[in-house]
Amino acid sequence: MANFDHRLNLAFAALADPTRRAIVARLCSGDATVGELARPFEIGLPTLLKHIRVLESGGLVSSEKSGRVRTCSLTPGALLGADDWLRAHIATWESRLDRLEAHLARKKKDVT
Amino acid sequence: MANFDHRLNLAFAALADPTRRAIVARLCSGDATVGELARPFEIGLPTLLKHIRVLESGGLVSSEKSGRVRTCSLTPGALLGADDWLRAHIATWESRLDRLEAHLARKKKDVT
DNA sequence: ATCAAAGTTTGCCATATGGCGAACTAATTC
DNA sequence: GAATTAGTTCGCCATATGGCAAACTTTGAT
Repeated sequence: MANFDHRLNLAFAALADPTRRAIVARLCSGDATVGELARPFEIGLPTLLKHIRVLESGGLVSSEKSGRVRTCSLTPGALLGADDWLRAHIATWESRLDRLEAHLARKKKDVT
Repeated sequence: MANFDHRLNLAFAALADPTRRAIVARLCSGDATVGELARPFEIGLPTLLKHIRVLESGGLVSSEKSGRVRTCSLTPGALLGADDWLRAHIATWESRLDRLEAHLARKKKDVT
């Protein structure tokens, strides 16, 4: 429970940065090396590496080094977890709206 | 574009804190005052107020003061925006998986 | 008029974040 | 084996975050 919480903390925090979201977006369409990930952005390798570590600690990305090249891939679990949280709460909100609407409709009927 | 990005930054950042997620969860089932929101948590009012400001700047919550009471309500737009981003990228990931699978299936057929 | 209630502002702290350049390591390539 | 490439680590910085206590400001109640 506090565990899920913590995973969500890290996942949402990881997604709160545009560079990291771009990395996730890039990895959605296929694995990439650190260098390939760095190229489109105007940031240094050390900084990008930090981002990757943040993404890894958030469970969004995993990477493995073979030779001198590190290849990163998307781990969809955390994305799904974050999405689950959002959808559950959006659903709660909407069902509450529905009840409210029904309530108003009933009231209107009473008055009319 | 950079605008959407910024909104997403703030929304995801707002969701990266468990106290704030709990506030959002609470507000899903109805409006609440600052005091009501603070009660379940073991944090001071000033801290809670900061959280509310973060949620407001992320577009997740809006609040209005009448008399000496400030009432907070959920603004679902930012939740939906974050959810849209997640779902779009999950979809991209899955369609890529599908293509990969199809590719493998084709290959297997060729070999067999 | 006074007192209590509900926020709010103001400082203050410790920690974390995103960025950099410089130096270092380990694998290829020539 | 020398040079290059691809990461990596190491300080260092400025800013932001989450927390608190204390003082202040309205409003509402008596």
